[in-house]
Amino acid sequence: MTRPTDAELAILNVLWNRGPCTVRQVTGELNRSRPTGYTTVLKLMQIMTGKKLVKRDEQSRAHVYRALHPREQMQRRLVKDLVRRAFGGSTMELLQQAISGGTASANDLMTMRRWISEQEKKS
Amino acid sequence: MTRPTDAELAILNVLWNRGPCTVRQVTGELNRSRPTGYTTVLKLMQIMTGKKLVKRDEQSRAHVYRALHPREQMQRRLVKDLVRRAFGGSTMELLQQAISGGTASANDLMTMRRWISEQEKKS
DNA sequence: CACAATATACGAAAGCATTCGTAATTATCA
DNA sequence: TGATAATTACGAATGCTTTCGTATATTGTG
Repeated sequence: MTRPTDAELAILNVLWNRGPCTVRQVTGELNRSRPTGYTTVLKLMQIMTGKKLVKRDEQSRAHVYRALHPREQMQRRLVKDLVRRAFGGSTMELLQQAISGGTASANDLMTMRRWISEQEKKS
Repeated sequence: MTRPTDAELAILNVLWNRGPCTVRQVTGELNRSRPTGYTTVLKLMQIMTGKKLVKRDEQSRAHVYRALHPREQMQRRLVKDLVRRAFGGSTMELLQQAISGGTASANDLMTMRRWISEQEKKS
């Protein structure tokens, strides 16, 4: 399966944040940051239905769309894809950059320690 | 500045790995994984020159191209971009997924601990 | 009922990414 | 020197993304 495009991902974010939405609701939300015409959003969501990125409920007159995959799953897919394309497939290289890159605060580093501990417990 | 496309990133990877290359060298390397015709690669690299992704040295008959930005800088840019588009701008959310996702081995987790310690020493 | 508002469907245009063919140029060497 | 090989330049086709206009259908309201 292929990555969602930028516009598609923006729409998925709305659906993940707000739950199932009509085209009008998504348009309203998108327009807070990215001005987009109503029929543009409609068309995109129709395409996304075809791609099985969203599912639509046609019960009410204004169809209600929901994201077909959970946000975390898509995030994992996108990270994996980026790791493959830009980090030679090594997730550890990405992590090293994030940790050693200097952008993490002392607090962030502590939080990461905790995550690591929790992860170690799991095995 | 805009993200490099998939094909462009594949070419950049070759240049980062092998250092400055001619079109023929890049084509040869690309063809280990992604069959691409010679003139296709040439055209892409010409476009990348226009986009200032690579710089070309026209001294020799076969022009020599090099990546204009270091790999780490581009990686940081791509991660930042993904974080913005798919993680609501929170790098920590991406990290949590990468750490808690369950793909890291016990060894990996130890290595991360070491990176964190080293990073903490720096402050 | 008739009209305005709102919805979906769909075609099409514009722009970009990717691909390749062909022409023109330059070097090699028999 | 003259044929061959290798290189660059460039146009163009194809397909995808994003955008919007318009036609058509449906709902609600005076």
